[in-house]
Amino acid sequence: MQSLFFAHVTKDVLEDICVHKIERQHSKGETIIQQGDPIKEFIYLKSGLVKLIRTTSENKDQIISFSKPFDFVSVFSVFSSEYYNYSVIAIDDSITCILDLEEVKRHALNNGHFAMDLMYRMSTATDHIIIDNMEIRKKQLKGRIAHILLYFARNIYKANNFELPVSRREIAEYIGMTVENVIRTLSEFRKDGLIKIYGKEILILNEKFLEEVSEHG
Amino acid sequence: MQSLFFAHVTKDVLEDICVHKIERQHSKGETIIQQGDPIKEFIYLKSGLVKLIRTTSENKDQIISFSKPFDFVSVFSVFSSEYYNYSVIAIDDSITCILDLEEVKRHALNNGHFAMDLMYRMSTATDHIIIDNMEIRKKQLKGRIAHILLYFARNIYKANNFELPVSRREIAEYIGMTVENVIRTLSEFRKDGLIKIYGKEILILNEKFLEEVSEHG
DNA sequence: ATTAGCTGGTGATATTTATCATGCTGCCAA
DNA sequence: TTGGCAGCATGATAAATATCACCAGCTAAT
Repeated sequence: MQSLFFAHVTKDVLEDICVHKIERQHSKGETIIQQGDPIKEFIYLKSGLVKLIRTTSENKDQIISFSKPFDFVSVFSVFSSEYYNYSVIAIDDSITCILDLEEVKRHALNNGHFAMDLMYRMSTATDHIIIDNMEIRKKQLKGRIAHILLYFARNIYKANNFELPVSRREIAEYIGMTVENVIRTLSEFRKDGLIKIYGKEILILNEKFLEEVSEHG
Repeated sequence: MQSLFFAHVTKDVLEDICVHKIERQHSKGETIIQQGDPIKEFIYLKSGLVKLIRTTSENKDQIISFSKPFDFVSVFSVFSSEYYNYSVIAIDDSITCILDLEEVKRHALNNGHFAMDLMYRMSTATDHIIIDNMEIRKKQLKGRIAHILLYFARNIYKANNFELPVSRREIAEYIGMTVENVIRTLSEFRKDGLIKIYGKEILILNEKFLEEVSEHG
C-alpha cells in the first residue's frame, strides 16, 4: 500500500490515517459522488473503473476523465471548494476507500512530507486531465475516436483486445461529438480494417495506423 | 501582500520566503517560461497579463488559459514534473515575482499552513482551467466568442469597453477555431448590434443577449 | 522606396459534423 | 404477450466550420 500511495510517508502516519478508512462497494452505474454534494470525504479508487462527469446547464453530461485503481477520485476541488462540481460514477463494479477529509487535512498540516506527496499526486492527476483535454480538443472526429481507443488499450487494459467499458453515448460525451458520429466512425475503422468490433469487444488490428489517425486525423 | 497571497501564513514565514524574491520585467510578447525548460522557480504574476500555451506536435499553438495579477504562473506541473509542459508568454507588459522552487518546497515541508494554502491556491487555479475548458468545449463558434468577450469584460477588465489584449489569431488558438471564423463572428456580432469594434477596442452593447448567445449558441 | 510579413477582413467553396428519420435488437415491466 | 425503452446502426439532409483565394493596411528590414 505504501509504495502505491505515498512515497515519503512513514508507516505510522499511514496507519494513523487509514485507521478510519472505510471501503465501499459500488456496482456498475452507481453514483459515487454527486455534483453539488458537500465535500466531506477524501476518496480513492481501490478497484474497478469510474468516470468523472459534469452536468451542464442544458442537462447534458460531459465526461471529464476516467480514473483507474489508485487514482484519487477526489481529484480536484477537494482543497479549493466546499462542494463537488462534478459527479463520479462507476462504469465497472468498483471499490472505493474513504478517508475523512478533515483527518487528511489535519495530517497534511502536521506532516510536510504527507502534504507534499498529496500535492504531487493531485497535481499529476489534474495535469493529465488538462493535457488530455487539450489533446482531444485539437483533433477532429476520427482522431478523437482513435485517441480514446488507444487510451483504453494502453492506459487501462494494456492489451489490444478489450471490452469497451463505456457505451457509444459515453464516448460521445467524452470526446464532445454526437453518438451517431461515434458509431459511424467506429464502423468506418472496422471497414478500413483498423479494428474488429463485436458489440463492446474491441480488437485493435492496426495500432500503428490508428496512432497515425490519432495524430494527424 | 499577505492577504493577497496566503491566508494562514505568518508574516515571518512570508518574509523568509520572499527574502530571495526577484522581480522580472517582461515586455509584451516576451516568453516568460519556455515549454520543455526545467522547473527551478516558482513564479507568480505581479502585474500585467499572460497566456499559458502549449505547442502541439504539429507546431501549432493552443492557449490553455490566461492569468491575471496574483495568479500563479507556475500553475500546474510545478509539483509533478521536472519540466514545464507549457509556455508562458506576456500579452501585456508584465512583472513577475520569482521564488526559488526548492525554497518554496522546503517551506511547504516545514509549515503545514503554508502547504495547505499553496494547495488551495493551485487547486483553485487548475479547477478553473478544467471547468473553463469544459465550458468552451460544449459551445459552438458563436457561443465561444461570446464566452471569451464576457470573460475579458467580467474577469479581466471589469468593464463593458476594453481593449482586446489578444489578436484574432490568439482568440482562435484559445477557443479552438480558425482565425477567419473568429473574425467573421465578431463582424456578425457587430452587425447584429451586440458589440462595437474599432480594431482592438471592444464595446459590449447588449451584454444580456451576449450572455444568451454564450449559453445557448 | 521597396519588399516581405503579419494582422484584419471578406467571399466562394469544400469538408466536417449535427440533425432527423428509420430500423433492428435485447431487455424489462405491466 | 405486449409495449416501451435503451443501445446500436445507417442513410439523407442540413448546418457548422474549415479551407482557399484575395485584398488592404501597417511595420520592420533592406
